[in-house]
Amino acid sequence: MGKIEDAIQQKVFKDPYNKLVVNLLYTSSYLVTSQQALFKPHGISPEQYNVLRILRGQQGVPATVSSIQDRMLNKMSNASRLIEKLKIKGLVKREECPNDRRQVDVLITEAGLDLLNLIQAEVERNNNQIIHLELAELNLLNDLLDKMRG
Amino acid sequence: MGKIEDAIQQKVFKDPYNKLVVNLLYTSSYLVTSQQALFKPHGISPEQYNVLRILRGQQGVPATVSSIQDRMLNKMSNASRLIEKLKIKGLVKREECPNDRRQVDVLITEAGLDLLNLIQAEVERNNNQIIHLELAELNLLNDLLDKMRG
DNA sequence: TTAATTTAAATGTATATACATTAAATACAA
DNA sequence: TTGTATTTAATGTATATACATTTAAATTAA
Repeated sequence: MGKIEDAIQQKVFKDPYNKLVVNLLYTSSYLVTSQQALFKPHGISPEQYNVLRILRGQQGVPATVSSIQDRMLNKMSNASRLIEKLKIKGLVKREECPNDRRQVDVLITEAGLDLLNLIQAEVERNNNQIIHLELAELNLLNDLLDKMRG
Repeated sequence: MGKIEDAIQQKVFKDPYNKLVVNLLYTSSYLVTSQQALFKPHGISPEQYNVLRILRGQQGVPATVSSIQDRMLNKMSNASRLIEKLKIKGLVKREECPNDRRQVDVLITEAGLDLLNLIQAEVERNNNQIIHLELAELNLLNDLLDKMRG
């Protein structure tokens, strides 16, 4: 059993809110650590992977830097520099936005799509290995997280 | 409703595993952002706060750097340097471990305890504000996270 | 129109993190 | 004992993040 009390060797929590905060942060680190190991051979970070997926979801429609920023999982990360890193790797391309020259259109390249396809099977296998839940529990957990944030 | 689909503007997920990963990472960022804002006026980070709580939980018994590392929420963070930062702020003290001179005993100071007490009420109020769940749901969510990690 | 305001992205900079390496002490085997 | 391996913490270093500032373009007001 993976009880949080055992994982971080803390017997007692102030209240269940506090326990939940600790449990969520610990679980997030558990996921990120696993993702980092998975993505590392492919030369990208979890947040870079996330941005590539956002761009793939656009199905050819360009996304501006700020629209990507809004949809990133970590709101504090610097979309501009992250996209620059992806561009250096040839996974995205940047184009001047014709109707507003302040904005920059970002698109995923063929190489970016290829990388996502390559990684996808690994991600699915990994998710199955590290998430020990039935479908009903997965749905319940998703709903509770949504409700939690209000 | 705070559905993850709306929060990151993604209508459809590959499968519920994938949705859960995204939902957990997003929720973690939601919590950390809130914690950072809360702790910032007090000059500490969320992980520094966590280490102070670990040390308070020791009730005067010293903890070694590696035992703190093991119990940190983010396993990758550098306990040695983090403790150095807390020491500079006068919140912890380091002592040579008498029976094993490789190890370093770390203890929370009075100033560290005072800071925790000062912050505690703020943290509890904040948790109540940002976690929109009943007690039964809190317990269920904690149990699902524990089960998820296996 | 000009001038002020707002917006989008990039950049500067200090700190934090990821990860490898080092240095010192201890444990263990030959 | 001596030499090897292991353990603990610190340090080196490259990259990432947090956050403020800057630059350029578009919007709005005078």
